Amino acid sequence: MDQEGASQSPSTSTEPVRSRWSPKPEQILILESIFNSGIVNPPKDETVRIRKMLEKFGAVGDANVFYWFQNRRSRSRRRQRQLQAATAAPATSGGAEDHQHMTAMTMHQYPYSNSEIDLGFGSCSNSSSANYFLNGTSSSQVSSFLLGLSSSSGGCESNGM
Amino acid sequence: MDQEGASQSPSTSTEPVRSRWSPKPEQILILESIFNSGIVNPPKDETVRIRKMLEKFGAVGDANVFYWFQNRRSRSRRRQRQLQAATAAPATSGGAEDHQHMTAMTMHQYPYSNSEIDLGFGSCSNSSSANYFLNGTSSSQVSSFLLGLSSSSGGCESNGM
DNA sequence: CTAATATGAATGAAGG
DNA sequence: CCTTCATTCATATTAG
Repeated sequence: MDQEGASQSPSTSTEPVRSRWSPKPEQILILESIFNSGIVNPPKDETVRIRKMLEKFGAVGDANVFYWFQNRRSRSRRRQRQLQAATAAPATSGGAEDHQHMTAMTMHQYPYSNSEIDLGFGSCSNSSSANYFLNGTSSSQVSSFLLGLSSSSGGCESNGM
Repeated sequence: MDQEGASQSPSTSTEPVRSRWSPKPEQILILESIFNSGIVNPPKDETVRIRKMLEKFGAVGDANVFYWFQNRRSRSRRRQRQLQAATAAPATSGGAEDHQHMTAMTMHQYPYSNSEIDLGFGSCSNSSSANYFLNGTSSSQVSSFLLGLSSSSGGCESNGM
């Protein structure tokens, strides 16, 4: 059965190691057609519809569809710019990192001296984010800090539903 | 000035000139810890403090911290929603499944945790299924769809690939 | 088997 | 807060 685009090793488990989605020719054609039809940024409505359509040809998720369109857009634009690259000063254009426009922000939340620290959300992933491996350089300092604030951390809601 | 975040060799002048700030493992750990501790929306006061702490491990600005928390919040909320939706939905089985709320616009983002110890590629599989350009499998369906939307095709993109 | 390329996916930054 | 762009990473595929 054509479960995913990537046929790895359909042996033991039914989980083909969901690596990254591999759009099939048919799916690509559809996506390209839509893109070329003028739909470069399909709204949710359209995205779902497209996903449904693509699903018939192969497993695909809304995220995949959105990612596809997003990447497509970026690539197209970048390609155009790269091609058009000319008469432009290669100067670094200055890297002003001081765009802190944090005027007042909405930092009027959760009172520290109150019991409103009840987070509804909170990822249960601590060592996620990246595949970095502490080098032990200054990890000691981090550890110290962590040991100091280790307390609530009850953000992990294993919502069993 | 440029406040590059990724500073591999502070002495060497061969800085890869990172456009955007790349939080280091230690910084990420601290940020995540704070977030998980209940501080999901630190006020300016706290933001500055955090920045100070992070600065010791690498160049970082208040804006970076603010952005980080902002993105983190959105990501968490999205993940929670996606998780809830996925719990009930057996899913379309396949690649990524991200059902964002997408009110009426578009969706984005897709959190994923990859903690796999991969030794790199190493697949000795030489015979690949290969993807022929439409084998005529279900192209009929695709054609139907294409016939439905074929029109002006305002695609102003010369894709040569 | 290693290198380069293509593309999907993740994250930071900015706009609304 | 939500949406979107831009940059970067990771992996799959193809070439050498």
